[in-house]
Amino acid sequence: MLAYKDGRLVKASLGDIAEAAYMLIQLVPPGRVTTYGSIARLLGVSPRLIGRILASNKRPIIIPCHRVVKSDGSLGGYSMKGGVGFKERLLRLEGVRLTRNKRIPRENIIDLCEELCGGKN
DNA sequence: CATCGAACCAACC
DNA sequence: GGTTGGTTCGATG
Repeated sequence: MLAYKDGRLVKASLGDIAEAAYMLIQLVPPGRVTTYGSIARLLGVSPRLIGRILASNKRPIIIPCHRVVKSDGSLGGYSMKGGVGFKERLLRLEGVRLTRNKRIPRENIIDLCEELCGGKN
């Protein structure tokens, strides 16, 4: 269980953070992607940690980790067999348009905060 | 808009 | 205690 104090994450296990991150990733709609930093901010951890978690993700395929990219729109990385190439393919199948420099337009990138609070609520 | 470099946080060796 | 990693931000071409 995640323990927060004054909006600050004080105590948590890697697995717990991972599950929270997975949940957030799962609620990202197709055709849209989110960033490591967005998840990191919501969970109160460092973006690097999110990358580390997704890299060691316990539940591949079940978790659309391919919908998570870097804040500048680049794909970042992918731990699965296909690597970033596979990731790029999946994104394109979902309708995400990449620039010639393998970058995703800002319009396709959403913050999880927007998804959680912006749409409705 | 694309590319380079320096900073950050945590895990790993 | 030092290095690396699925990052980020700011500055320059």
